[in-house]
Amino acid sequence: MRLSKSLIPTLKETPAEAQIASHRLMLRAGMIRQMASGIYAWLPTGLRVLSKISQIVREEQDAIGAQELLMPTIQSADLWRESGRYDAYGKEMLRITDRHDRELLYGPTNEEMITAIVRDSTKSYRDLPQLAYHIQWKFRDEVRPRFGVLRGREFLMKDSYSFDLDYEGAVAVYKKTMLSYMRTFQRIGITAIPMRADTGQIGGDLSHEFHILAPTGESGVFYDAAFEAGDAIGVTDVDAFYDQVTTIYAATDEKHDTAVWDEIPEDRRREGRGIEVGQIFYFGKKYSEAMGFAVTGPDGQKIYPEMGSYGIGVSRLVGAIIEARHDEAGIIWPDAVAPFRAAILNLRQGDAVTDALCERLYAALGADALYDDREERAGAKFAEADLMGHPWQIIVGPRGAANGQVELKRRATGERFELSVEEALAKVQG
RNA sequence: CGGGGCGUGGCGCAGCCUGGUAGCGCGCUUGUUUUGGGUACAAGAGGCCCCCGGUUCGAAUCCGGGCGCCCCGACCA
Repeated sequence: MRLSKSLIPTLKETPAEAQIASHRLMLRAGMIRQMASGIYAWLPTGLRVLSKISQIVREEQDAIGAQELLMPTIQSADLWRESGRYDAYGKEMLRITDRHDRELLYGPTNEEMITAIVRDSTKSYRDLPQLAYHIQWKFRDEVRPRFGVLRGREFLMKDSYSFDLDYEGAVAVYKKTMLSYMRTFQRIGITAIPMRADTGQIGGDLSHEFHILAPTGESGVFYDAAFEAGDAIGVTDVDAFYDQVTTIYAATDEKHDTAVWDEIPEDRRREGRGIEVGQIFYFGKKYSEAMGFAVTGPDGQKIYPEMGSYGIGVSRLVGAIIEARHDEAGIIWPDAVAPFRAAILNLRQGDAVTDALCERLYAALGADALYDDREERAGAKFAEADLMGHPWQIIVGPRGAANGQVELKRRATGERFELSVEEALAKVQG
């Protein structure tokens, strides 16, 4: 993308409403604009990040056999009356009526809907288990939206739902999902820690929250340093991984147990702050029974499926990643989710040599590069590249360009390399 | 939902107390300048002062009502 022609409205000064780092930086980097309290438009760079995160989430869901589908955002009130949650959910649910005065709602979650869909299309125990997910916009009418995208009212979430014949099956999916989540966060490039959690609105008796470590996190977290060295990607034994991950100590301040804490060797104790970016639940037959969903078993008896639901806050992750990775100058994107892998900074726009060199780099890098081809001072280009946080900056100035050299800067470390075009490309693409 | 604050060009703000019809910085446009860390000078463009009503000869300013947004707390993917 050529910056001179892009809709990337960066801001030199911070809008008054933004208090927290990720909110400030997302506005200043031109990723989002607020359209109403807790409701944001995602501009091109913001959307690119959202899409990259979604894609990683999608790949990891597919890898555990979850099937992607897409349910509507608007749901019928009647559906929620079946589970009894229409009255239970309270003011967080946005309720609307259509022209015929039919009661509808903008979905805050989809347990009822997926249960109805699976109920109406599976009749035999042979049709189970089922595991399905979608990545879809949700709406929860928060009393007090804040922190930008971290607590918006409209947010993008990956939610998946499982239906199993028995408890063992349900717990197996739960464990598999736990592993897939740890892989997902690791691939994104952040440390996430699973912690035992309450089940809240969803109900049930087994649940974990996933927290990203960030100094500005909303909850205090206590954990064993073993999490920092954890590797989920190479894991093949799901059960062993689950046992290991759930026995290492980790708790939010609400559930912190000082007795257990004191038994952990002192050099492994870590205290920090966390942002919740996901939660998984096993809740048994809560919805299948309430909504009359049973399949016929091998012996002709009804079996009410054991269910679970699993969420990752995709839009919240964008803010959470920034909270975890930024400095004075701006965002520091992990390679995997950066809107652009590299920025090409033309320090002398209009100079035949630097222009030609930049065009060559841009042609080689394609869509994953942002070419700063504006008529701007070098300083402005540096400042904006740091703000937007591209993992690599390829700096093309008249000094080096004359002998085919460019400067490559790594945003995360500040390292700089004087390289030939080929070497720079190899490094960026490698 | 309790408490506090704010609403004035795209962004950040001043002006309001002590009514006289709007100003500063940044950004934007044009020219010159500068050319490796948000350059300097000059000339421009751009405002229903959140909305409605009231007081007044006259309202951004005072009064009433409404709407929007932010912060703290309780609540939450």
